Amino acid sequence: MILETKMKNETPDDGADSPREGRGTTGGSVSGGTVPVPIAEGACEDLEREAIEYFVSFVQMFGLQKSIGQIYGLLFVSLDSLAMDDIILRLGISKGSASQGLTVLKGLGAVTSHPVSDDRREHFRADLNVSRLVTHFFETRLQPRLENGEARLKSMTRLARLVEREGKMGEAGAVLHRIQALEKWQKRGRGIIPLLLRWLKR
Amino acid sequence: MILETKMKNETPDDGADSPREGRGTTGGSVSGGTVPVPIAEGACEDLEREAIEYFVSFVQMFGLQKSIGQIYGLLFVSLDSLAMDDIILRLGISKGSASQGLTVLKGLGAVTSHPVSDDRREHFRADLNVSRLVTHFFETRLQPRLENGEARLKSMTRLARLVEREGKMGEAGAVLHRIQALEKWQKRGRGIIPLLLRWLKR
DNA sequence: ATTTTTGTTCATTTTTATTTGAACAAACGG
DNA sequence: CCGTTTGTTCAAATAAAAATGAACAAAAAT
Repeated sequence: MILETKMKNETPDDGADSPREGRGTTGGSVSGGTVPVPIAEGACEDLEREAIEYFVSFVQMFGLQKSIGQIYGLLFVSLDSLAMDDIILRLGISKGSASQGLTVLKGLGAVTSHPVSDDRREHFRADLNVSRLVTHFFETRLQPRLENGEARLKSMTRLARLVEREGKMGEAGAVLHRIQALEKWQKRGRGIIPLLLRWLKR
Repeated sequence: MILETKMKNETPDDGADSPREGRGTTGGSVSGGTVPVPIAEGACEDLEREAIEYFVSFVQMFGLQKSIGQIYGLLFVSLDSLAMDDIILRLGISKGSASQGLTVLKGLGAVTSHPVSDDRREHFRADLNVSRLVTHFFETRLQPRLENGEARLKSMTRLARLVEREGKMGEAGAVLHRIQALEKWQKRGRGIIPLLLRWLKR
């Protein structure tokens, strides 16, 4: 039985946490040897770590969870495709997170799956076009809210007219006016989204 | 002493929660009378509720908390300025949330403070220019992350070159290439922010 | 047909973010 | 000066979001 020092989610206190690796093994896919790589080994790991942190920060900007950024970051700097096991091992995340994260990323088209000969497992590779992550943000976070807002504004206008007609409130017209100003902003907001999306696509 | 039914944060299960008001009193500022308003009283309350929900959804889109949306929404439909007490009462939020929320909103310039004769308390009014909330999002959420990302990309480039030189990894040049692609995106991202900000300001 | 490998699901746990309210400070009024 | 009103702060409570891992299903391999 192994003296396992289970590590949970780490990041006990430092800002951004480091990807994990059992310790000795350099990762399942590239070189499986036991050779203790002499120098610049650190640079390679550092690069991986930085890329992961970069994407964690990036995806969080758009409301995706950390684990998704980690996975995408790892795949982004991995020249060869990785299996879920590799990802779990290298990042030290759970099977659940890996599975769910990959599902999302596949759904976004940010990650693609490839067959690898002599290996039954699904292998993943990052689609280098980062814009998919951003597009997803626009489509799932902004658009729906803006649409919902539009509906609500209609309702508010109706109510304001009602209140105005009733003569309640000193100057109900003023409220109506405010709501109309809001509509202007709403329209502006909706107008800019397709613009941004187009801009993202080249 | 009042039979107070303290209500915590409500929203026990329904989607968006309703603003609060003791029950009988129609709110301190408009008409303080005890007249049981006959009709369309509901419309007025509905309008307030909808406006609050609208802004809660709106600010959450930009990573601000619900209470801030509630406060701004309430002020947005209130023709007369409100004191913190009024806000606490109408929304059913705590003193702490109200104070902190107002501080943030004042900081954004989304809410302004006015003296009211015969009342020592600070009175607030919404600045109707909604763009402040959005601008804040860009400046506090996007900009810093993009800047941080830029720094990190520099570091990654350096590391990639190091790895490349060491000859570790089959084609380290490929990684370098990826990072450069990333830099292109990063530049694009940074380029669009000032554009958006300008667009917001008319 | 049975075991093993691979991957998904989801109830529970952990972590993070937000809210609360009591303690405190500052300004006011007498 | 003192009691009161008004507003802020921050440790603790609560709520919300994300990660975990064991149970499960599906597809090979034996």
